[in-house]
Amino acid sequence: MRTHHCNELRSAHIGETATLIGWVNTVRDHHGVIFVDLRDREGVTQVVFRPEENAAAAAASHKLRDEDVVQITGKVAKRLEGTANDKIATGGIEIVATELVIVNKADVLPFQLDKELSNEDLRMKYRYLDIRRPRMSRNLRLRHRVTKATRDYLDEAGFCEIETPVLSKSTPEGARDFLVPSRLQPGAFSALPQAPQQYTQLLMVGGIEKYFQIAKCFRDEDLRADRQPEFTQIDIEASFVGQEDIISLVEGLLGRIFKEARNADIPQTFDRITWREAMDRYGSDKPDRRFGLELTDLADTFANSSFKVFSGALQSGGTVKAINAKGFANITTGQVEALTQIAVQAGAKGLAYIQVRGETPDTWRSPITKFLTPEELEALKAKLNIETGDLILFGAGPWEQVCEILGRVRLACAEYQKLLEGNEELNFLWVTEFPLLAFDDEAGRYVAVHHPFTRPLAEDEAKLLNGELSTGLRAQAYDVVLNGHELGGGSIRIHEGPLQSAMFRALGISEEQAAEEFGHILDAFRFGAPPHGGIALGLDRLVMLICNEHSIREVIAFPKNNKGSDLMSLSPAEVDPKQLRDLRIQTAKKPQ
RNA sequence: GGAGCGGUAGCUCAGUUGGUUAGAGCGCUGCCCUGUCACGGCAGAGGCCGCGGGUUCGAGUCCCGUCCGCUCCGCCA
Repeated sequence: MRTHHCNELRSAHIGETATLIGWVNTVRDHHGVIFVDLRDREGVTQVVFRPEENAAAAAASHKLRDEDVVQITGKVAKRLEGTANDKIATGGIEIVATELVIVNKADVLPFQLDKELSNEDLRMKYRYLDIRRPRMSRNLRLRHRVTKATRDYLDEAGFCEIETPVLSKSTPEGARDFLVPSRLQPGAFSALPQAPQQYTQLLMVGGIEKYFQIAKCFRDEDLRADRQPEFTQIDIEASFVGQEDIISLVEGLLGRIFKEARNADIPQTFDRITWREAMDRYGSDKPDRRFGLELTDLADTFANSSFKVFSGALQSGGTVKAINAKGFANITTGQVEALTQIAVQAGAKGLAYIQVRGETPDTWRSPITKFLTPEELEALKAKLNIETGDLILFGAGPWEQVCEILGRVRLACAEYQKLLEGNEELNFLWVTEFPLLAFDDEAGRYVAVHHPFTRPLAEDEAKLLNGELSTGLRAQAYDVVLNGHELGGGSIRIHEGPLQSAMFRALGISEEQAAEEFGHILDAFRFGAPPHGGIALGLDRLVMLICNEHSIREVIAFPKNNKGSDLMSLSPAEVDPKQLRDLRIQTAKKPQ
């Protein structure tokens, strides 16, 4: 078989006999002399066929087509003077073929591997060919570097990789489950795990102390560029730790990953801000801090304004905020409309703005300046550092909503202004002190912001126990953010029965229901559960960012399309009626 | 569930205010070529313009519907 791969032979090998095997990358047939670029996963080596070396092989080489698998034996030779190719690492040499074995002919491919391909259907249908392309091959091998670095780092830190069940119990909280019907117990169902988290807590009760898993997780929700129904998490849980321990562990882990996968040195510690500050300044719980455009609070300026949109919002307990998009006064009408639409989608009634055309307010273009007093305009100018050419965008209303609206407007402005073009920065950030509870208007009750096992901040613990509920309660929950993407999130967990019961009560889960759904957890907490906490990092997103890709599909070997289908194997699909009979499932006809 | 963008040759795309026989590059097939590396040259094949309906003398182009893909919102503890 092969003696070398296709990115191995150099001038030092000249004179040796070598056997290579791989795919025909290109054929350049000059009739008398034929060049074949032979490719394997490592690279490309030029092979030259000459009739005088082996007439039969040279004759056969005329028939070679792209992507045939061939084995070639020949002498490594220095290329003729002036014909070296410095674009490839093997460009100084070539193989003068004395033997050609056509291992497997290839049909004409449905697309060219060396050209960009925009037809996603076709890529997915022939994913095995797509993977042959350098981009996908590089991404998948880089993904391996990341999981390898993860395992090495966590192993060295004393963590133990343990598999948790894929067939597990469906839980009502959280995302929609993928259900698996039980044959042995007709009418009963398992679910595929949305996260291993409940089992990992039980591993802590089991005394494992340091656990991790590179775990497949499943959520039956709509897809996005960064969301697939099955995805992978780096799941970590540890006992006798606090938030600081998890944070420094993850900082070290990401340092190792970026070093080994991308040879990048990232900060040893990341900046931290609280959730409240993140919302207040950036209008997002995963702020992209590679650019400014921060939100400025204008409560002082408009508390008593005669402009009711602003003063009314403040008087009813809300807020008024603005961002100054420096130098964006030349925004197009279409962009104003688009920004307004973004704001409205986020719950705004409209989007007030000022296009700053000159020094003095009379030169400003705006639908609202006519309602503002000269003093208010002066105060604005000072507070927002307004200069000619700026664009000011306002939000007024309930605090969290205003933050979210301007947060989205902020991102859109950055995109329009191309603030991130060519930016190679890796901006890591911890967001801490997430709220413990959010109020779900539809359900008419509180829901867990993270999950129902999240521990409140020590100073808010008594309130939870006493049932003094509010969205102001904070959790020992933290997210790690990279360039505006949530890389992962975790929390210190509740490990005592009474506190856990209080949490269930807060969420409107009855004692009976808690016993039924989570009885095993409450049981476990009775037998000496250690304090513990953990985090889960989204592996697909992490690798996507390391690969500079814009969709996690580019770093998953066989992903699903927008409708959740595998276009290669055509799954999901109808099944044999016998299988359904075994499962006591009566109908599975697609609604038409 | 909603919004936006797209669907023309195997692939990537162009196609003007509706107007003869729908184009280009790459790929493919055949022939020529002994130093190319995006080889070159000559010739050729290849189209339900996503699908259905409508307007019109005439539709790739306009209108309605529908399917598919992508992106976003909702949703994703």
